[in-house]
Amino acid sequence: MKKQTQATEASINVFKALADPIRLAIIRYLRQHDQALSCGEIGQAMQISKTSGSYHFKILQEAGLITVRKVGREKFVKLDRVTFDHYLIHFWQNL
Amino acid sequence: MKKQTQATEASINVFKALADPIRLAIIRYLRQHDQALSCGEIGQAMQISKTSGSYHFKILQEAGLITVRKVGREKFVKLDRVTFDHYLIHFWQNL
DNA sequence: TAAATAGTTCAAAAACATTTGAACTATTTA
DNA sequence: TAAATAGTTCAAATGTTTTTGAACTATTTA
Repeated sequence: MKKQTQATEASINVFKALADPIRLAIIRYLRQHDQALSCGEIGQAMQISKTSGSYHFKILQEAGLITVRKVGREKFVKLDRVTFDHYLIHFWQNL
Repeated sequence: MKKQTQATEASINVFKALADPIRLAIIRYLRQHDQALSCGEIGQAMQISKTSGSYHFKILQEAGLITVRKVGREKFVKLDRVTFDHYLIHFWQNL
């Protein structure tokens, strides 16, 4: 893979994060519930292992598509609309 | 990978197609030139081999992001805005 | 304090994506 | 018709992503 500008690298991370059925299902689930949810609850709803959940939440977070807040031993996750808007809604402006 | 609905499978193909620096550069190049261009010209501009070009154009085409028209021995390619709009601009509506 | 719960890390395995070069088809030009 | 050009196909090699289970940390509850 070639060397990229910062801007391109960030886009690539966003599109990679969106390019997976589990992660898209997580996004859909968060959208439907319209609030922060714990990783555990989402993982159960997706029927994936804790390890796999941890991996996918990390990818989403590093892409900037979710924000994470730790409360006690749980982590609550919610969609970051700013990132979605930037890379999707305003795709052409930011390409 | 899990079994998916048709709708999800199509989204995945679109986001996978966008999740690559060469393909994003092709899209950017087509955007800048704002017209159908031949695979050869684009491939040269991207400095990739014919084989690699052929591979990337197929991915873009199968995702519906470009349309292709053969003229003589060349293939001309242009962006399909309908697909971009559907999956990016109207992301939330179609999720 | 011990046990339970939520999530992470690690390395190995499995699955998938991309690049490469050679051989190919189709079309145009000399 | 022969040579050149545009693009495709194939299989092998390489690179990247995802899954797995075991061992781990941090926090809460009994």
